[in-house]
Amino acid sequence: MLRLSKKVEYGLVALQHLAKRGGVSTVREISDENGISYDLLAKILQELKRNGMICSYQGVRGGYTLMLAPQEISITRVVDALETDNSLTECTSSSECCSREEACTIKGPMRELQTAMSSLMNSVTIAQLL
Amino acid sequence: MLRLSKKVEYGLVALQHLAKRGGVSTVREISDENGISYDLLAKILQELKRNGMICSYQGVRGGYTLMLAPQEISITRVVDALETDNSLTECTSSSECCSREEACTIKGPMRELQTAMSSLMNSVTIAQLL
DNA sequence: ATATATCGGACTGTTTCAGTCTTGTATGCT
DNA sequence: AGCATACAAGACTGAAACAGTCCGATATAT
Repeated sequence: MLRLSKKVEYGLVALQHLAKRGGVSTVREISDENGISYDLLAKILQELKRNGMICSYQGVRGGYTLMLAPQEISITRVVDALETDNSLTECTSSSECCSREEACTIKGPMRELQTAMSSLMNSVTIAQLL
Repeated sequence: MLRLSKKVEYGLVALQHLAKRGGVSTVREISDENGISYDLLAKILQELKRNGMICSYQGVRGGYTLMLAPQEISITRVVDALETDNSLTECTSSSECCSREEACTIKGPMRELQTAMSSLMNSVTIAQLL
C-alpha cells in the first residue's frame, strides 16, 4: 500500500508534540491528547530514545524531551528508527538478497528512484510539522 | 515497510519487457524470462489491461502489447492500477476517514509530502527502465 | 513507603500479501 | 469441426506484517 506504518505516524505526532511543548511530556499526556494507544506509543518512544532523538527521565515527574532541534529530525530518520526495512523494492534493499537477482532488470532505475525519495523525506523535518 | 508490492514490481518488469520487445508477448514468455509466477503475473497483466496501459489478444498466438508509449506510463500510474490505496498516511487518503480525525495534527504537512512523492513517481516512466 | 513513569518482552487478533488452483472463454491452426 | 493455445476471473490458502494489549520490572521524586 506504500504507506507509512502507524508507528511512524504516531512517532511523528509525538515528536511534534514534544517540539511544540518544549519541556518534558509523559507518554500518558501525549497519548491522551492525540488519541493514541498508550502502550503502543510507549514502545515507540522507547525506540526513538534508543535512536538518540529524545531522552527520558524515569520516576515521578519523569517523561521525555527532545534531544535534537526539530529541524535536525528528518522524516527519514524517524522512518529508519521505527521501520525494520525501508526500501522500495527487494532489489534496492541493502539487507536483503534479491530473490530474482540475476533476472532483476529494474534494479538500477529503482535505486535512483529510491535515492530521490529518500532525499525528499530527508528534506522534511519535525520543524515543518509545527 | 514503505515498500512497493510485488505486484507493482512485477508489473514494472512486465511493462519494461513489453516495451523492449515491441510486439506481442505472452504471459508465459514474460514469466519465464523474468522468474515470476505465471498465475500471479497473469492477474497483474489483466489489471494493467483494464487500466488501458496494455491490450490483449486471446487465443493461439495471442498475448499482450503496450497501448501507450513507454514515456507515457509513469510509475504512479502503475502503482495506482495495482495497489488498492496509495497514501502515506490514513489522513492523506481520499478514500478513508481518518480515525483520529479531529486530533490529527500532521495532516497538512503530510499532504504536501504526499504530493511531492507522487510527482516524483510521476516523473519516472517505463522509458527510464529501458 | 508509595505513587508515578519509563523499560522491555511476550502475546494476540486482524489484515495484507504472495502465490496457487480451478473453471471458463476466445481464437488461430490443421 | 476439433484441438491446442492463451487470456479472463474469481476463490482459496499459508505466511508475514501490523496494530494493539498485557504483564512484570526498574527507577525516582515526594
